[in-house]
Amino acid sequence: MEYSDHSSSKDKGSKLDHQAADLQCVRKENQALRFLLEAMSSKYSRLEAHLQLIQLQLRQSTHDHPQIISSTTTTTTGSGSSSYHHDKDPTSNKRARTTTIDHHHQYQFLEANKTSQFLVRTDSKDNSLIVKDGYQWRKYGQKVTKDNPSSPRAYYRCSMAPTCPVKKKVQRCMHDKSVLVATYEGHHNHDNSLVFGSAANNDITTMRRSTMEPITLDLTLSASNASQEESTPSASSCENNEKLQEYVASFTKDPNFTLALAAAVARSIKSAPPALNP
DNA sequence: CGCCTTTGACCTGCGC
DNA sequence: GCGCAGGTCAAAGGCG
Repeated sequence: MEYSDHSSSKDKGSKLDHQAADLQCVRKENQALRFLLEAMSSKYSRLEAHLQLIQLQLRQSTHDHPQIISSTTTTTTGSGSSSYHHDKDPTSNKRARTTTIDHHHQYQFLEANKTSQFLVRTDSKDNSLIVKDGYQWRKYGQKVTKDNPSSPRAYYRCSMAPTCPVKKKVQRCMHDKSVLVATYEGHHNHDNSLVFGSAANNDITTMRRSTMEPITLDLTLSASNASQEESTPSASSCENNEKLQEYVASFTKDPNFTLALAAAVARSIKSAPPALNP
């Protein structure tokens, strides 16, 4: 009996050691994610400032070249030929006067009301129009549109705050039923840590118009990876930090990658245990 | 019971 | 002025 008690205490000790090691791995992972998140936040701020500058320039150029600002993009859904906002007359329609900021990107911004568009890849068998983006939405309407009669467009309002003005339209891509096109209008007037739209089950991907090739990010720093890192001396954490910074620097040079990265970071954070969420 | 979805009706702006 | 199309409203019903 004594022997068994002794062995069980040994087991407990080893279990504790194992748990401590796991905890350390998770802490490392959490630190890395925080670092990435901070980098993303700063990059996002810079991009937003840059965007405002571009919009200002566009407005100024409107006086000289009115057609530029009123031209409607029909580039939205990745295939390059589909027409989510498909206006017969770009200059006259009240609804979708969009301006393309970046031709390699899916984000578009309304001239009057800031609007962003996300492409969400879902299971092609999944017929729901639900985009899990970290916010709560209340559906207030659904409409079959002329452009895409096979899949109705759903209208949502943010229900996290009664006064939140944000609206969302979700419709399946005409050419690729597995892709949802989510259009967000307005700004949330309440707090939510997941701004970019973290996909819990869906993969938010940015897609290159030219190739339709999705860029899917997996930022999971798995435990196996962490355990591999443990084989390296812990004294090299500074070096790892520098490497990490180099990684982040290379990531943040590409705005397209940055936005996709943000979605993946948010997804990764959301899927982490509650104790790890900052 | 509260929240959400569904769905038909209604409203609004635009083109002809 | 009329018709069309997108967007919104609101009653009814479902669900946890």
